[in-house]
Amino acid sequence: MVTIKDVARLAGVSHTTVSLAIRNSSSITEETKQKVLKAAKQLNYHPNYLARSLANGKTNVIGIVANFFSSNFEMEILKGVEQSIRSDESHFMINLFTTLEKNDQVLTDICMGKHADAVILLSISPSPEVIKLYSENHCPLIVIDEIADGAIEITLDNYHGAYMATEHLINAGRRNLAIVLGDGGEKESLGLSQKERKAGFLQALKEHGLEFNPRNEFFISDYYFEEGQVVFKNMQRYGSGIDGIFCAAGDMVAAGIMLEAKNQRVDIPGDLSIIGYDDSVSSALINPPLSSIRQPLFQIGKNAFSRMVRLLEGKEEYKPNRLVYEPQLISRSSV
Amino acid sequence: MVTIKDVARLAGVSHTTVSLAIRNSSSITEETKQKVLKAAKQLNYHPNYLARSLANGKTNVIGIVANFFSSNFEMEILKGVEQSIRSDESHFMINLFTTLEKNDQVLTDICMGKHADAVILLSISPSPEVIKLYSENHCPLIVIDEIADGAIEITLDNYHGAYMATEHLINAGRRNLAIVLGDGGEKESLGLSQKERKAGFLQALKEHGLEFNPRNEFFISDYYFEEGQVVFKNMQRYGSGIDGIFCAAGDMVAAGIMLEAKNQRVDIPGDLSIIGYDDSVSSALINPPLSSIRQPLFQIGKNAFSRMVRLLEGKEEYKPNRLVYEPQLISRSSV
DNA sequence: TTTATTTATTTTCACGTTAAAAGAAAATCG
DNA sequence: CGATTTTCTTTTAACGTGAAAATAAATAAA
Repeated sequence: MVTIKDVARLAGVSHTTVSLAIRNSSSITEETKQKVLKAAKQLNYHPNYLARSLANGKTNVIGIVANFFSSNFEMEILKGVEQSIRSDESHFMINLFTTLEKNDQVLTDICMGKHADAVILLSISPSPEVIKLYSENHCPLIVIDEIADGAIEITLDNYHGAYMATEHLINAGRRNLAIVLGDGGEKESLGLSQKERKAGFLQALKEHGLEFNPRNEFFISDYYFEEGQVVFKNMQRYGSGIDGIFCAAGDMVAAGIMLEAKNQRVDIPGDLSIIGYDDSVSSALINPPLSSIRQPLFQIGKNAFSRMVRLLEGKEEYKPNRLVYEPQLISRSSV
Repeated sequence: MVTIKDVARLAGVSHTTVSLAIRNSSSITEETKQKVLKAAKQLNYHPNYLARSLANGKTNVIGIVANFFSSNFEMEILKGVEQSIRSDESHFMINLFTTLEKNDQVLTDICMGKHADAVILLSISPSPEVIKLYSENHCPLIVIDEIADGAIEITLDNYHGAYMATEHLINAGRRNLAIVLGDGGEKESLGLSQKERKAGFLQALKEHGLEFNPRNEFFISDYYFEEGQVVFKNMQRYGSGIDGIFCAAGDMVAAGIMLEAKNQRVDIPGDLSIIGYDDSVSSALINPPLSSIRQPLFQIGKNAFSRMVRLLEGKEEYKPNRLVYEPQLISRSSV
C-alpha cells in the first residue's frame, strides 16, 4: 500500500508537507504543491480514509437507519437523499443500517463506534438515553416520522392525513369503515405514524357520529403486496359489513386488497371503497385508480440530508426542534 | 471518549487483554474476561471501528455502487441485499455510493481509500485498470448486469429476454414494432443490458422475416414514468405505423406510455400492444395488466451479497467467473 | 545590519486499536 | 524435583494520517 510517506520520499519533502499539499492547504508553495501532487499521481496515491478519520475525528459519513429499506416510504426518502447528495457536491457518504428490535444498541454503536458523524432515523424512535448520548457526543440526530424529544424531528401530520382519508370515505356515503394498520401483529408495537393514523381515523368517525366496530381493525406485519391479499380474506371472514377501507399501511397493501377483491368479484368502488396512504407512483395506474394520501417524502429526504450537511459543516447550529409536513388528499375513483 | 485503556485501568489489566477479551479470544481466562466485560459495561465502552480497521486492515464494509438507486432495478436488488444482511447475521455493513460519470475515480477511491473491503457494482462497467487494481489489492468485485472481464460477473440474459418479448408481440400478430431504450439520448451511451435487448429485439424480427424501421427507435434519459408519456407523443409524431412496442426501458416507462395512449384514446391491446421489462409489482395491477419480462433481481441481490460475505470470510475462493440468470416471459393482456 | 515578523516546512506526538514477540505463571512430564 | 511445555498476560511496535509545536528560511521593519 502506498502511503503518504512514500509520496514524501519521492517528492523529497516531509510527510506533513504531503498531507498539507493533498488537502490543498494555503500554507504551502505552489511549487512544492505541484511537486507533491505529481509524485502522488505517479505513485497512484490515495489517502487512507480510516487513518484520516482516526486522526481528525471525523468520518464524513452520515448514517441512515431504518427497519426496512424495502418499503415505499423509505425508498422515496432515499431517492430524495440521493438527489441531495448529487446536487450538493458534498463529500459526505451515506451508510445504511437496517435494524430490527435492537435499535438502541445499533444506534449507540454507530455513534460511539465512530461509524458516522451524524444519523438520520427513518420511522425509528430513539430512547431518551440514546438521544442524550448523541447530544453529549455532538452527533447530530434527525428523526423522521417519529417522536424524539431533544433531537431534530421531521414529522408528518399523520393524524390529519388519516382524518382526511376517513372523511373522504364518509363523504362518499360509507358508514362501516375498516382500518388496516402496519407493523407487527401486536397493537403495542405500532409505530407512531400508525398510532396517529388510527387516532385520526377514530376522530373523523366520531365527528361524523359514526361508530367503529373493533372487529374491523386489521394488522399486517410486512408492507408487502401479498399481505393485502391476506387481509382481504380476513376481512371477509372476521369483519362485519365493511363498505369502506382506510388502508393506513400504505398503497402497496391497498393494491393487494384490491386485487383480492377483484378476484372475488367485489366491485370497487361499487360495493367497497378504499383509500391508501403514501401515494405510490403506481396508484394512479391501477384499476380503478387508488385514492391516497400524498406525503412529500422525496422532499423530506432531500431536505433532511442537505440540512444534515449544513449542520456538519457548521453552517447551521444544531438545535432540537420539530418540523411538520402536511399531507394532501389525492382523490381518485377507488372511493 | 472512553477507550480500551480506560477499561484496562479499571479492570486492572493491560490494554491488550481488554482487546482480547472484547473480541472473545480463547486465550483469556473466563475470570479476567468477566472482569473486563464488567468494566467495559460500567464505562459504556464501545470499540472504535476506525482504529480497529486501521490496525487490522479490514473495514467490514461492503460497498454498493450504482448510478441510481431510485430505479426499480436497483431497488429490487437492494431489497435482496437487505434480506441477506438480516438472515446472515453477518457483521458486515453496506455503504452506498452513487456516481455519475467519474465511475473509475470513485471505484479507485473506494478500494485504495479503504472505504470498503469489497464492492458490488450495479449496471456499471469498470475499466480494465480498475479491475486490475481490485485484483491486485485483493478486493473482491462482483459486477451485476455488466461486462467485467476479470471480476465475478452476475449477468442477466437480456438478449434472450428481449427475444422472448419481441416474439410475444409478433405472435400476437404485430408487424410494425417500436423499441424504447433507456440511458442517455445517445446510442453510444447505452449500457450493456440495453444494447443486448436491442440486439435480441432485432434478431427476433429478423428470424420472423420482419423489417425494423429505424424511425421506430426511441430513447429516454431517465427511468421515470413521465418519460413514457413523452415517448408516446414522440411516437405519434415521428414514428411510423407502430402497432407494437417493446419497452426495453422497463415497466415504469411502459406504464407512462400506456397512460398517454389511454389519454389519446388509443386502445391497448386493440390498436397497440406493449410489453415492458423487469416486471414491477404494479404491472399486474394496472389496466390492462402489462406483459413483461421478469428477472430474479431480488434473488440476485440476495445471492450477490451472501456470496460476497462468503468470499470475505474465506469460505469461498475468489475466482473470476460469470453467472447468467434467465429471464421469464410474463404474459398479460397488454399484448 | 540587526532584529522582528511572516511564511514555509519539519519534528514530534497523538488517534485507538490489533499483531507479534516476549515474558510470567501454571501445568505436565520424565 | 528440575526441565519442558502450555496457558495466560504484557510489552512493544505498528497501522496512516492530522494537529500542534518547533525550526528554518525569507521578508520586512527599525
